[in-house]
Amino acid sequence: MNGMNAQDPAKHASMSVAVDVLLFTIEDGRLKLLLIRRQDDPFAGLPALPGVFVRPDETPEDAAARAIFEETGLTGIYLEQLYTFGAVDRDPRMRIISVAYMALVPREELTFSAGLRTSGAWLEDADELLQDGRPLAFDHRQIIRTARTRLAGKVEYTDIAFHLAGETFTLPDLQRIFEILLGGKLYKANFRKKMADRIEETGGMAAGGSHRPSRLYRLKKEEPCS
Amino acid sequence: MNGMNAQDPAKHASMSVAVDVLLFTIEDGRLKLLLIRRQDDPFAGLPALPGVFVRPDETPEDAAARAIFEETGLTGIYLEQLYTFGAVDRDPRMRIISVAYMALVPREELTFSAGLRTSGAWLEDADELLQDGRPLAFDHRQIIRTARTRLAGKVEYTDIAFHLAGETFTLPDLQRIFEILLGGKLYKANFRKKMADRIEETGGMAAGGSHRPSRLYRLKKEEPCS
DNA sequence: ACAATAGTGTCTGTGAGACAGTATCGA
DNA sequence: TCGATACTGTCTCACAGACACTATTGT
Repeated sequence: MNGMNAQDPAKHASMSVAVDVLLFTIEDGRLKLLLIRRQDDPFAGLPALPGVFVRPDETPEDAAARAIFEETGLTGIYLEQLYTFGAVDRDPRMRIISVAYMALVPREELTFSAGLRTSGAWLEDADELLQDGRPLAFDHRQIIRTARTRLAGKVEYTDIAFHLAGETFTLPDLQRIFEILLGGKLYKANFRKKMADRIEETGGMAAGGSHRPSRLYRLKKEEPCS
Repeated sequence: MNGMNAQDPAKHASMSVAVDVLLFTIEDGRLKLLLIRRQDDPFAGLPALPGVFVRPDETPEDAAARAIFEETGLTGIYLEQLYTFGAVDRDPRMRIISVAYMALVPREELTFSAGLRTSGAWLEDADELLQDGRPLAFDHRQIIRTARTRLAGKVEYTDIAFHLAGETFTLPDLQRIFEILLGGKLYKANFRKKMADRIEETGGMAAGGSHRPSRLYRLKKEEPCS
């Protein structure tokens, strides 16, 4: 790609390009991550992130979506490129560059009856995973740590948290999601004020417990209205 | 990298992995980007970002550093992974995945007498480059746009701007850098208050024009002191 | 009536934005 | 003394944090 030092790419040693997917969801008040068990030899038997090799006719993002579909049967969920990991020895077999993607999905869309049926994938608490000295395949522990940090950082100034909620949600639920991602408690009144201009009421109410029901909201699409 | 669908990577079509480097600096009150002229055929003659193919024994970050060294003779400058571009047709010859890196360097460290001597690289105004319909090789226009946006975004909550200043700097100079990256004027008094806890005086003064000289500062390393 | 959670009004401190002023250099 | 730029004090307003209060459901 260089002028002075340009060479025919065909003359270069090629390498395999893979994608690893970090599919996050929220369940039981915790941030969970989809893991699979490796069948084949490097790190066989260990938990790992789902991943596939990028095919010649697809983009890395396509490959990430395919990996998600193969494990869960889901399509069209939120995907965001995380980082590209390229340590020389990250795969003991050969040189592999991996582009990591984060996927965020509301728990209710993850139906274990469909795609998870055969894949054998499961959800695990992301933060516990990082605290334990739990063995993971490849450099996946580092990848997860990178993703967890990014997630916490981007909550403040982006809409990522909303991808973990459904199309409509209650403010108490949304607050719980923010608290989980940030790792601390928030004050109800202030949180609601901060959210006020980003959401709009649907008119519906959430059924549920033996207490006052909460209103349903949806994310407001910010039309720059000036 | 997948459990159920794991395959021997050797059986997969490999692809070339390249890095492209966006070396930014500030000159004459503008944000400038290092460009080269392509010699070889796809897009020969067009301006392009410096880049190299990733060798089997180096990381993408190593490759980016090498690309910078080959064009400028510089080592040890600030590097940050930007994004990985993998459109299927981004190189007409063959499939190439490119990991883009941003490099930030103070103008005074870029000596055109040394490395730039033979390389034929030059600096160009980054914002003008994006406004003009100027032809650029490959998808480099999109890469530059991505970098410009990221740069503006990260000024607010990181220390990147300081990498464009030297080891020591004056507050007026630092303010100019922030203004260039953000694309707007800032108020002197407020800017200084915001910077106050991130910088410390060196004791030195900047020589210069026929007016009051300004104090020199350096970036304070935040020791979490609680 | 009570438990439990949803939702609101308001005080306070911090910090950004805006402006007006003072300080220090060379000529 | 003057032009030019460095640097500072302070007012205002918006907003985050913190707390106390009211509202509405099921039992």
